[in-house]
Amino acid sequence: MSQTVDRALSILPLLAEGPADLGRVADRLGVHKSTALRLLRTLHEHGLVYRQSDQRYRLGARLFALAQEAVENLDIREIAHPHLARLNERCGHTVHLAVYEENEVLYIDKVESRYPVRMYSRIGKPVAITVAAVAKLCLADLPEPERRAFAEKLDYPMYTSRSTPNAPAFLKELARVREQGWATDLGGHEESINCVAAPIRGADGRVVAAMSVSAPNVVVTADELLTLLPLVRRTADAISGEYSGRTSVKDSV
Amino acid sequence: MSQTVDRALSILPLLAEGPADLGRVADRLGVHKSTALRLLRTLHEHGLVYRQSDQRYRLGARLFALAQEAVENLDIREIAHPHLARLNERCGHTVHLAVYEENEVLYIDKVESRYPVRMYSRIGKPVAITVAAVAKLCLADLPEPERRAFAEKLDYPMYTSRSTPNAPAFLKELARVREQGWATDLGGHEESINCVAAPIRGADGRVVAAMSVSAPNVVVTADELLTLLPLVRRTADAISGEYSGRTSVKDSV
DNA sequence: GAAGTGCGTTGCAGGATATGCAACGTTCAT
DNA sequence: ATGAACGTTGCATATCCTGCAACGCACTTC
Repeated sequence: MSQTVDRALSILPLLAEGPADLGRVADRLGVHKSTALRLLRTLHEHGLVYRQSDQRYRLGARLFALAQEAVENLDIREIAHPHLARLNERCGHTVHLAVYEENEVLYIDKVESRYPVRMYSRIGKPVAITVAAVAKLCLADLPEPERRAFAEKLDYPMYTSRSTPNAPAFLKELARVREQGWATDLGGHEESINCVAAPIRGADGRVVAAMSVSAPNVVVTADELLTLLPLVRRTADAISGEYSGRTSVKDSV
Repeated sequence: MSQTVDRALSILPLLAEGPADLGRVADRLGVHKSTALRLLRTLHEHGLVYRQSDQRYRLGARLFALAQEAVENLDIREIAHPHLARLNERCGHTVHLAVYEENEVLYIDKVESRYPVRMYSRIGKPVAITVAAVAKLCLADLPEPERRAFAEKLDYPMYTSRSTPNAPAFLKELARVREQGWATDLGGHEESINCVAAPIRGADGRVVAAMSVSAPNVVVTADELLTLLPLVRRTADAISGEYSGRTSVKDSV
């Protein structure tokens, strides 16, 4: 591993907390100011860091562009999107697409029905991994030892009284999800929000992504939402088929 | 400037084009495979690149999270958002917020009325700089020599017959925009889309951002859209006032 | 089935390259 | 006017990165 690059990259999460001046960056990195300066300059030339008018540094524009291109190049997302949109048209609720990557599950697409407000704020954001239905599906597919090790390392914040409380409960839930091939989150993240989710599988049968339908229970009860399960599963299967190359676009009902 | 970091960062835009294997990365960088490997490993440890199942590398998840945090920490965006939402409620059209940074103008917020589809796809994306109304406002505020130099360097793609054709025309338009304090894009980017935009200024009077209202002319004609100009300008001024009032967090505590 | 090809990976020696130091230029507050 | 805080520069040292060559592995070819 390269020390110089390592230090330079450590600056990014540091700046993500908010703008910082040279001294602060140098301190946090544990290097001399002149060293930090050269690293920041290099980051700056690549547009990853921006120098605002008060001379402090913050994350730069290129970062957005990169993240943008990255998300647009995900083929699962591209394949899934029309299916998600169609599902949204039929049921009217919010539809999510998420993938597992490097100890995180994150939303990579979303189609929402009513509220345009802050829609972007979730795309690319890690999900609440211990409670989200899509997270359960992705993690349930990990090999057993890895799954266990991972569950042990997690925090289990009690978002609501129905949040997953600890590792054993989580592992038990994952086992059930793995068994039944779908998952729910009934008020585990926000009291009034329920989700049903289904897995999307690659050609080898491994879960490559998961999709969900979410709705507040002022609109539909959890039971009513569950009646959508067959539709959600069919959609997920259609995406799986198309992604793994077996099926073409037509055979979704 | 640090060579090692420079090389490492050059990998990112390369991967943004699509997944690549080690050999390809090494070739494009002009370094030995073993060197590329070590750089990629370091990027990997920081989550900026991901190694997919076929062993090829692509951009990683942390990139999204970083971009996410970065955009959420922009104080202009935070201040402006409620104003944009309110404007959207009143007129029903798409509302954009954009900033100039390092030779690019990019959208940092958007409130859309009807079509939830692919909403995120524009946030963080560079705008069509030669035609977009918000771009004109940002660039018109640059000091004259810089503005001229910049205009000379640009490409002038003819998106439509009404796109800005070349540097002289662009500079002339910028001068007019600067004069009148607002800008339009009447079918310069997409034939049927019109925009009106107004600048947001900091305490020193410099343009720090620009906002616009866009609508397809099947919904409202360009003339009708122009009747919104006073409302747009009032909104922009309100944001300017609030922004320059408590510019940084420290002096408002 | 054996030999060949392409790919990622490892350890190492040499030297390019990053590092910390000390000194200077500014800006701002006292 | 004086001092402090901060960013910036040039430079000598040695650290850390580089390219090489060899290896393991998977997959293709004859």
